[in-house]
Amino acid sequence: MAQPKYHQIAEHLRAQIGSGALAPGQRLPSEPDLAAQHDASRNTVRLAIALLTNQGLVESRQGLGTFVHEPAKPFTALLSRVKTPPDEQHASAGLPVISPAADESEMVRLVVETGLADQDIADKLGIRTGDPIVIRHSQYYIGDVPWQLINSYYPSDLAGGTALQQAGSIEGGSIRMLAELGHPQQGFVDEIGSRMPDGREFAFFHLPTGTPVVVVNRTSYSADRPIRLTSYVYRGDRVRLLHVEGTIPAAYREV
Amino acid sequence: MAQPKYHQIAEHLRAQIGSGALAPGQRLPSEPDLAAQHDASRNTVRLAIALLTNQGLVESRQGLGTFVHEPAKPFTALLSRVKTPPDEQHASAGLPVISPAADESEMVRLVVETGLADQDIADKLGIRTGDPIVIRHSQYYIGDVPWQLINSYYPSDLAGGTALQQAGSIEGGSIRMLAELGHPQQGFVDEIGSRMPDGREFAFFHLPTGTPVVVVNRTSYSADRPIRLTSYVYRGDRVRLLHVEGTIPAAYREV
DNA sequence: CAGTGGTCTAGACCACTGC
DNA sequence: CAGTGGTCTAGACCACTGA
Repeated sequence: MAQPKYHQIAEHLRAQIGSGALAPGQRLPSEPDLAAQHDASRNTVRLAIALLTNQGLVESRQGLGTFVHEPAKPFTALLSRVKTPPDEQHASAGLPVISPAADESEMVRLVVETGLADQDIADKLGIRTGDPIVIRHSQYYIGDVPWQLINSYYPSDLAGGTALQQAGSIEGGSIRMLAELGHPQQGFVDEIGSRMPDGREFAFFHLPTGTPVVVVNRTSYSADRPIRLTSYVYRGDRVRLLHVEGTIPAAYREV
Repeated sequence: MAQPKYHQIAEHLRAQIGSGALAPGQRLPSEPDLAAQHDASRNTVRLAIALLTNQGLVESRQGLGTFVHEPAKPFTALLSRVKTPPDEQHASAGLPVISPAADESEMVRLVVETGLADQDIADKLGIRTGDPIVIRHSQYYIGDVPWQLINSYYPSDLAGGTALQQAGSIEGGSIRMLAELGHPQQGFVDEIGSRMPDGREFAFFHLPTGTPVVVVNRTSYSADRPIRLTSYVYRGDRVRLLHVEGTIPAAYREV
């Protein structure tokens, strides 16, 4: 046997999906049917389906069947601020969404707490491990689609005792609030990565197994020190981050 | 039974990994041992391990055992060119690597072919679906670590008959070559996303299951048209993309 | 060689869905 | 209700590793 049987079954199904014989949204043959077709046990068929599931190709729903995954149309978010002046940005809404037709994202939950910086956060905020910080967690939807999780970390000596430590959204955004506190943002550094979701992310995004998340860690600086660390978390298959540099011919802008 | 047994077993192992009772690199108890401990069948234990594997927490090796995944130390690559003037960039080496200690990446394989643009490529290159294009695939290592896959697409009316259509690396980089051909780059747009790897990526990166890839699609423009589309593919757990904007206090640069 | 994970079977019962 | 996937068992044999 050159390839294990469950790989062969997966390959057979993958081919049908690729060729369009099984279109997005369509139901696969049932597990007993596939077992009969390939002269295999049902468990072997399930192994094959697990392969496809973990590649994000299909999705099973109990009582209904296994379906070819419908590719999500991603939203595009901007890393740079060149196209959206800070004043026009929605308060605390995270990276500006430019397409499709930027419906404003809506915050549905906000948790504020205080804690101690772990090493990673301390390094980025330029404080010591164990120093107190203010943490703001929030969740955003676009319409009824879960859009992003935002976790912001502030050094307590900046945010302690201010509105940042109160639950409730910040009028005009936390960057403006920090500016009013005497710490205007002069620049930021984004660190972009990808990983598999943890349990909290899995639940919030209703993730099918086999879908990674994209994380943008943005460290904001005033003229002399870091003032905020914000982590934006997105579904990998629903976000495209855009970064523009130099001059783009007019005909190709806003693609 | 509140939770399925294999979730409970996975949870038990996850807790031990999180608490450090099972340190990175350490071997888990064998499947028969775990089965006995939890009064479960070996298949149920394997389901639990599959959960952890798909989250990138553990990795199994036949004949040896199942091991807690050692977190890879990611390389950091720059999206912007502010820190590295084009002249200092290594030819065709992709996004500049700035840490750890930028060893130059090394190209080991290059395939050049011609093909027809599919809709996505045609849209981005501003040509029509089915128009001829020149495609250059290459693979890069840093030391003996697989680092990136690069796929570049050029409209044939720009690249046809030039050195870009020959196998062999381009002295000074393809952007310089395009400039000499009368199409100097004036700007570019990066579109960054993440997904699960395909078979080719899986093999090249020696990916454990449960590791996504990060894709940067960079469309380069001259003053009046797109001149190149390049897709950079990285292991999600080995890359951090850096994007800098505004002014960063001197003490925090090059972190 | 003994011990590990990899593949596979043939069943069983449960939980959920739509009719 | 019948049909779907979800969970679980108790075995079997194979392929690989290190001693």
